[in-house]
This record gives sequence, C-alpha cells and structure tokens, in this order.
Amino acid sequence: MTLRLYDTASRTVRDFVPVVTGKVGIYHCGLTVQGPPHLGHIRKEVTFDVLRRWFEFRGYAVTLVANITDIDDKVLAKETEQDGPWWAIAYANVRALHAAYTALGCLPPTYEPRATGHIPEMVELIAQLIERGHAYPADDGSGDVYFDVRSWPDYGTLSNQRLDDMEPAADADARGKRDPRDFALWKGHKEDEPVTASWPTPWGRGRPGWHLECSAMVGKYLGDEFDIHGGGLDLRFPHHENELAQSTAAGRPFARYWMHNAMLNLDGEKMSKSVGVSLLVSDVATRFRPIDVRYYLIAPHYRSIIEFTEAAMAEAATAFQRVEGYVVRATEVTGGIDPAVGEPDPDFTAAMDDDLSVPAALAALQRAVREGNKLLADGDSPALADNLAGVRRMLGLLGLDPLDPLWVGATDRTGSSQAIDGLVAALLDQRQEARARKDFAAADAIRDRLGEAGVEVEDTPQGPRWTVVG
RNA sequence: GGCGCCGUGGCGGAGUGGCUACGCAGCGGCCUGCAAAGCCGUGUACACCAGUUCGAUUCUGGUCGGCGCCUCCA
Repeated sequence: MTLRLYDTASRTVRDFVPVVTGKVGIYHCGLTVQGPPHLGHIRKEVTFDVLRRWFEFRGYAVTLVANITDIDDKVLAKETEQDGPWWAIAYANVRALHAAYTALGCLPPTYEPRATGHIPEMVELIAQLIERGHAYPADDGSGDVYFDVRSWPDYGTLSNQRLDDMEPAADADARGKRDPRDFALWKGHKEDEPVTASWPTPWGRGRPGWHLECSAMVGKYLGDEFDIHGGGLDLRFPHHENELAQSTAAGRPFARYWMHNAMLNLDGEKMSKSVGVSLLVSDVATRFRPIDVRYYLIAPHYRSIIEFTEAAMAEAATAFQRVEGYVVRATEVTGGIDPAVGEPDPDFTAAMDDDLSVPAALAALQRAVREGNKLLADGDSPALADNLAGVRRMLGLLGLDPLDPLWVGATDRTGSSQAIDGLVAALLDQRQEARARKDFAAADAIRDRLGEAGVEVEDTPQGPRWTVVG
C-alpha cells in the first residue's frame, strides 16, 4: 500500500510520490527562538518526528531540516524586556528547545540551519526576485525591500484566499509599499536597533524579514523542488504563503506537499506567545513523565485540535502505562527480545500509511497488547516473544518504546541500587515463607511495609515482582 | 466582511451510506489466601432542523455552539 498524506495546498489526501525515488526531503519550520518551547511547539516537533520515523520504516532515506529563526522583530523585542543581547537570548532558547526535543524523545533533525547563518543566501534570493520584477527596494530610503504581491497572480493559492479580501500587512510602514499587502523581504537598519542585528546588502544594512529565511534555507539544503514542507497550521498564512510566493516567483518549484499540524489549545484558545507563555515543556515534564506526555501528544490525529487538560493528560498516562506494563512484564518473563525483529500489525501499518492515522494505529497496538497479556499468563513462549517484539517495534515507530535507551532512567520502574534489590528480595523471601505457612497477617504486614517505602509488590504466576512507585 | 475546521456514549478520541474503533472511568464475572496486574462480559453515542436515500452519525442545505487564519504565532 502506498503512503498517503493530506496536502494542505490541494486540501486532499494524496498518494506520496517523492521527487527522487527512495528519498524524502522534509522541511518544517522550527521556532522563532524568542522564548522557551511550550507544549504547542513540541507537539509540532513530535508530529514530524513520528512522520520521519514512519518514512524510515517505509524504506526512505530521510533528510529532515528544521530551521531556527534567531533574528526577527520578536527576538529583538526581548532584548529590552530581558537582560542581555538578543543573540544570547536566542541561543538560550535554542538550548531550551534542544532540551525539550531530547526530553520528549525526538530524534535530532538531519540539520538545523539558523537564519543568521544564511544571510548571503537570502541576499541572493532577493536579487533574483528584484531581477524578475517581483520585489523592489522601498523608495522612501528606509532600506526595506518588499515582495510585490500584485506581480504574482498565484499569491493566495496556499491559503485559498483572494488578494482583494486580504487585510494590509502591518510589518512595516506602508509608505514605501506599492500595495499595502506587500510584505518585507528585508528590513533596513533602524537607529534604535543594535548594529549586531544588521548585515550589509546591496540595499543597505539591515536584517531579514520573517519569511525569507525559510525560502533561502530550504532551497540550499533540499533543493529548488522538494517533498514536504510542514509546520503548525497557524503558519499557513502568512508565513507559508509568503515562502511559497517568494520561492516560486524566483523560479523554484518548491514543496510538493504541505503538512500542517493542528494547534494545542489551553482554556479553549490557542496557546500564543503574545498572550503569555504557559505550559512550558520544562514545566510539564516535571509534573508528568515525558514519555506519557509524548503519548498524550501523538494519540490524537495530528490534524485534530488538542484541548489540553490535566485530567486528559493524566488519563493518557494511565492508558500508556497499561501498554508499558505489558512490555515490562513480558520482558521480565522472556528475558528480553530484539525489537528490530518485530513486525508491526498489518492494521497498524495500514493506519500509519493513511495520513499518519495514529489513533487507528494505537487501536491495533492495544489489540496486540491484549493478546500479549493473554500469552503472558502462560509464561514464556515463542508466541510471547514474537508478540513482544511486534509491540516494541510498533512503539518504537512512534518513539514510545519504554525500553529504548532514549527513555532509560526516566521510565525505569525496577532500577535501583543493588542494596535495595537485596533488601527487597530478603523481605520478599520472608513474605513467601509466611505465605507458605498461611500466615497471611505476617505476609501482608511485610507487603504493607514495603508499600509505605514506595515498593509495590504484585504476585504473578512466576512469583512476586516489585516496582518502585512515584 | 473573506477563507477554513469542529460539535460522537461519564471522559479522551477514531471512523463509516447499512457491519465491535480503541483507551480511561463504571458495573458484573474469572483468576488471586487477600490485593495488584491481567483476562472475559457489559453502553437505545453521534448538536439541532429539514432534504436526498430502501436506509444518514456519515451526503446536501439551514440553525445553534466552539475554534483557527486574514501579516506576532508551532
């Protein structure tokens, strides 16, 4: 079966056909590093991490490029709010983003280009656009360079809007614009802005407009025509519309597929940087296990809005821990397996091929877990090992295998020092002796004492097992 | 005003012109010394009103409600 993806531009689900057979180039808009990432930002990262893992499973050589926009109005504005130069603030937020990636099990992108490192590529693109008659330097001496939307009849196709219905762009004084909807490719240096935030160009010193960096960088690393361009749905317009216009007007075919993930809302509204930052990844990760957070973020379809609530998050954690519990117990019984030999359930594969239908894929996974639990009741067997391998393979494709080195430490439910192992084992021996002589009061007393110390005891057909909780 | 998305059982969340989503919670049972975990069983769910149809939660139109974008946004 072919992989099918929903393409925002055509508003249909289409068979995926790569530019180059066997390869896929994906570019998704990383962050404008004006602040540390919140749960909404990381939803996007996790979504594209799952996409990337699925393409790799399907045998594609994946090139994943996620940019960092480290210079723009908002970043500069932080300089006056916070103590420190804009570039230090941007860098600190890059580091926070990397910490969030790691915490939530996202594989690093193939490359992570930064806007400030690609000024020459941007200048080149502007020159091409001016030469072709689609951009012009403002005649008010501001040093701004604008994209001429009237010169590009296709402007508006991505967001399905007509130019005449659009409101004026407010990214600069309209004085130098030919049309109020023209957007800035380049912004001339202003007296009150730091000189460090300006670069020389044929049109004077200045800094890039918001959209230019992505067109320049995607062109450099993925080519004039590439496979998939992604990002949050809120980027569809103006950001992606403008990228598309800039690139195609410069003669570059650009993205074949546009993928946009839906927002994560809080209190019924989109989490917005301008409304105030809440639900920082660094904060959520202290209240919930990161692997549970990842499950919560990918369990709904990527094109469905997530209304964040603590209750739903906690419920998702319970749901995932059921799966995780099976993996842990089955691993204890089988002695461990190599997940690479596992085969995903056909229903799982079909669901993932169908525009990354993770909810349906998880339903298949849950059925496999139920089967596994039944097998587990009979102890070790080839069928159990087989099932466990399949379950772990499926989990791995979602970045959720609890035994992946990625998560070790964070989710280790049995790990403790050898001393604790010995002490608990000794107490459990005493309890087993008590049970053997039907002294259940003594046996339960030992279990209660262990429970008070945070050690939970369960009796299984293979004997008692214990885990450290909390 | 323009362009879109969504309203599913107590909760989360898929999907389909007729056939069990799945999970959480609840209830009943099995297993267990007890428990935990697990397994089995268990729900007149598709905002409202019309229309199309043999049949609509699914398609069409309308109403109500919620959300996103229209140059800060993931």
